[in-house]
Amino acid sequence: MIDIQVRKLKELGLKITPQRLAVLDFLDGNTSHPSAADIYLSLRKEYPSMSMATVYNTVDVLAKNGLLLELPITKDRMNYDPDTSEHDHAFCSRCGRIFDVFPDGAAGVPATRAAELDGFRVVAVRKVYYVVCKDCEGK
Amino acid sequence: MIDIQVRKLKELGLKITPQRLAVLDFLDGNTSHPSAADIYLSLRKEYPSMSMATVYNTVDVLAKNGLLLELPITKDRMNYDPDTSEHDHAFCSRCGRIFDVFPDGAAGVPATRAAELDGFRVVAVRKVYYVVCKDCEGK
DNA sequence: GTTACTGCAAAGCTTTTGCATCCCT
DNA sequence: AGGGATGCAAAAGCTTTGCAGTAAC
Repeated sequence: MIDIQVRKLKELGLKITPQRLAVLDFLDGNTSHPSAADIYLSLRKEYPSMSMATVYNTVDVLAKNGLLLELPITKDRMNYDPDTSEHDHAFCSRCGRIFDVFPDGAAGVPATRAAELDGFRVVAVRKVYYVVCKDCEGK
Repeated sequence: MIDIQVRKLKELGLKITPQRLAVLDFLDGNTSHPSAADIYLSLRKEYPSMSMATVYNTVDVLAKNGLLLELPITKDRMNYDPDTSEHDHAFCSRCGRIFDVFPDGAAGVPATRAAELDGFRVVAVRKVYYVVCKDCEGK
């Protein structure tokens, strides 16, 4: 799983460092949509020398190369999603959690339509539902 | 146009101050999707005493009461849209401009569907297209 | 007269930058 | 050996907060 991303980074002439592997490993299969600080704090235990600058450098590199999605959801911070398949997100303003929302077939806008918009070249699309989740609705 | 918003603020027990009126007047019909700094810099001329704190206070009040949309598009800043009708946005990463994208009938997800999502209560929806606009595509 | 709002300054956070050192290739 | 990556610290932005004074109602 990570091998594919490592291969792609190598193809791009980017170096494979322990720090980058650690970030990739942390993100692999992670559906919590962590922020840079979340990543940093989690890796700090295993890699005490890890710095925020390296986390930012790594997520930027991954995002620029399509291996990671950047999710601008609130004004507080950026969140990241290693799942680059076409899907949306739901953000609960009460608990702050971010949920994946996968299109149920007919509802999604076809990718072909999104590729051209008012004559603009579409590079990416983000759709966010601001919700109150089940857990929070019950108080 | 502004009268409707003033009325709503009054109904909510909020005070109508010259600063709030100035912000409302600036935003009325404004399709540039300004940031807080944009609003501040524009009003500074006419209202030299205006402060950023007041701009933030005002846009927060307006957004909380549904008179203004908050657009989290980049990690740089929040942008605001006085047009609260159902529509999306396109952000050009080259020039930084934000364009309105109105649904062309069939394409939009019906509001009724958005009101319930995986059992979550949907409060708002934001869809952003990250694009390269016509002007920038031509270099 | 109350209560909320304003404005200023300071603080808080996230993110970026500069630079010397390090290490992947 | 070379060039990118790391890590530290400082800086830069945006946004928030505290508080005294002020103005709307």
